[in-house]
Amino acid sequence: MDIQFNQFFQLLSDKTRLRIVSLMQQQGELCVCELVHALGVIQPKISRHLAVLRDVGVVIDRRQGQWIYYRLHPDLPDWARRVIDVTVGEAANRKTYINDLLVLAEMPDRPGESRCA
Amino acid sequence: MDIQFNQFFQLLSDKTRLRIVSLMQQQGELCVCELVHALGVIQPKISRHLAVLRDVGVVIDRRQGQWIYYRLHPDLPDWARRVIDVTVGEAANRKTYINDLLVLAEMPDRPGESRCA
DNA sequence: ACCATATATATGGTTAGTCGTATATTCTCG
DNA sequence: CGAGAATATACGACTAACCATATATATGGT
Repeated sequence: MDIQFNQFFQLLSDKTRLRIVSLMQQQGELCVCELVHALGVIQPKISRHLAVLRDVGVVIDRRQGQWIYYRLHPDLPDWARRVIDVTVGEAANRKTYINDLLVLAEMPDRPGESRCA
Repeated sequence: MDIQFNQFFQLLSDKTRLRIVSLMQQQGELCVCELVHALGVIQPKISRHLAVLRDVGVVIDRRQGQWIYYRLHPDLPDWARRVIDVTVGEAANRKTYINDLLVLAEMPDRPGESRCA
């Protein structure tokens, strides 16, 4: 997999996508409805941004029943992963991103909740 | 100085700006004509991109005689500096960026050449 | 087979980014 | 002060990005 610098940074230049990537880096796999809830953003908008991220290879999706789970691409180039790590590290201090995590944590009836098995 | 994530990444989403930032990270201060030469890009385009970088606070300029030197802002936030470092580290393997350095090194009559003092 | 839920895509409008060309500004030197 | 070099900005055109709304697709349950 090969990602161009400018293409990659263009992805991170959108607030919504940054919040998505940040959440995923911290939470691993998330389904669309979890992102919709956590960010408080309408579903088509989330889906569109996920599609963009997927097309470039930054995330991959996996269907499980009615839900589609997305996560950061496991084979992300090292430099890209590091850029994300640095960014999310800093984001941990910022209101918006802190809040997204909180709202997600408080989401009722999260699918896959029974993951606890 | 405070830079928003998305704003910062938007800057890095342009190839020309990436090449500028990369060169500066490796070479320190550069004047406009050096960038014009190294990248092989017309002057107004370089100037415009430099202005954008300056407005956001990623670079600062300094006039010295007829030349204006630009360099990465010394007070760049830590995360931003790290993102640049990671990126430039990877860029060191890529043709375009390697070539920019080469062409710059071979530039005749570089201003400030007499820096050797 | 039908309905509800989850997700994706299409459409049209609006804004933001980029570009090349042309022109203005600022300096140096004579 | 005038000419030339270095740099900046203005302008109009073009393209890409983003958005909300509406609609399509896929899945699970009854």
